[in-house]
Amino acid sequence: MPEATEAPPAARRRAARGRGAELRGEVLRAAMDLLRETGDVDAVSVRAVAQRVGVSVPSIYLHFADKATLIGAVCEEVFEALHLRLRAAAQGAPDPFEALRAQGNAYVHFALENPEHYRIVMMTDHGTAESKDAVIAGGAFGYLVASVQECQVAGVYDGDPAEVALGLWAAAHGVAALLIAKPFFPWPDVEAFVDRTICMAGLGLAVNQRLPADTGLPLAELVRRLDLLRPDSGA
Amino acid sequence: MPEATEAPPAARRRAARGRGAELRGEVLRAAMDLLRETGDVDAVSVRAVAQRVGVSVPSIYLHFADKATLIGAVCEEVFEALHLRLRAAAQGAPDPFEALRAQGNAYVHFALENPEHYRIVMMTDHGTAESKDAVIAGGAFGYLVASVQECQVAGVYDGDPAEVALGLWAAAHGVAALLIAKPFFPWPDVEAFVDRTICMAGLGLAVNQRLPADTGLPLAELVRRLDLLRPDSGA
DNA sequence: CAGCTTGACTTAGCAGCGTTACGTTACCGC
DNA sequence: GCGGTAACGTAACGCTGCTAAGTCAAGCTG
Repeated sequence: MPEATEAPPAARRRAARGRGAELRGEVLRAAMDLLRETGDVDAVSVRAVAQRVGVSVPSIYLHFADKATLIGAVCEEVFEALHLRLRAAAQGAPDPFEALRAQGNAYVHFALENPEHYRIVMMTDHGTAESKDAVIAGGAFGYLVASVQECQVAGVYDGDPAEVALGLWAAAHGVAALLIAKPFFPWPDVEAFVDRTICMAGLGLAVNQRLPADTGLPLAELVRRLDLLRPDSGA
Repeated sequence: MPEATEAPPAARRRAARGRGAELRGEVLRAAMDLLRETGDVDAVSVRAVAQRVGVSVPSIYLHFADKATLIGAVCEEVFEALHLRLRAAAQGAPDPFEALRAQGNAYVHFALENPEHYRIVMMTDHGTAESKDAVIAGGAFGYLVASVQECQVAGVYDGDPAEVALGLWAAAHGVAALLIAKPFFPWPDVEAFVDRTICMAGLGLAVNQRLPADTGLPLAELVRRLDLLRPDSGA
């Protein structure tokens, strides 16, 4: 079976003199649709994209240096929505800590809704520290650090906000990556599992800063202190 | 440049009548070395493996159904060491909680020492729930659950040990996967970052079970409770 | 020892991939 | 109308995973 959906040659007329860049948009759109439909980067071949647009293969290379650049552009497009999702999630939260929690959940759910895009951007090492990494670092991660700082003024955290943000990021990425890469694993209820892991990270980082730093406590003393948190101990 | 290291045809003599399976071992070894040297699955082509062994390409398929099976066998071989690493790490710990911490660190460091193998096994979705997933589920993860149970009798955790184990796994995988996929990110000191994240998860799960479950506390009350953990509050 | 079976392996090739050198077409200003 | 050039197509290279069909020799059998 050569093609899943046999696209007709899609009678395309040559673009006008200055409008050569219009093809770029069509190619980008076709690649986006193809990635969405197949959910597999390998299925988005340059030939498949070209056929869907109704153009010859080399024409793709007039607007994208190589396939990686094309896929990168597709993912950048999708990941721009992440920043908005995080901001919206934080908006409706009653306090900075709950805002952080909501952001973590939003992050993971975004990943689960765009699994292949998330895998391409976050679960592969595309050569040097470039475009897609910069999007993460400059956009979503920067916003995450800012949210941590708001928690600091509320007294939840102290120290370097970036370090706290990295811990939260690791936890959120861990759940997302596992759920995406191992869909056949007998996961518990996803929504609950995700939220529990996010809370684990948020609370764990706060606790970590309130206990003697590097060397561990004796086990009995640790458990005694933790039991101070129990509802009955607090009331 | 066709080859990085031009392997000579490696004068190989046809195996004797019943010894056909010897080639399997040689192919496996060659694929292992090649993956180690290049650190890239795509560089381990069937042709490259065949040339290194000194055999024709189709001979590979006499012992491995396809390339994925070959790579899978290579990774299984490597991942068998993980179970030993975890057991050894837990051995030297003073108490079950520190054992869990040591195991988490060992897990991540194993991943960082075998980045491409870890990526293949843990960061890709190889079709159905099969071989490599089974190794994880039956081996290392089962052992992790057992370690959590030892922490339960010590009073650190309660509830379903598998759920606690999943949280720890997610955190460990998160650090490992991020460090592997984004090596150019400005990470802090890796050793410290890893241990901090492991502790975050271990403590966070314990705290999560000691606070009112699903709905969050008011922020002020949460911070008040957490501050009970401070060294001065305990002494 | 001859002959045949059968396991071990090779030769040749398919279909598809990303990528590129080069040729062609058609628009637009002059 | 005409030429320059932007926009695109043709053809091909080298690579990939994979396979049908053929060759070769070891070892059992008569």
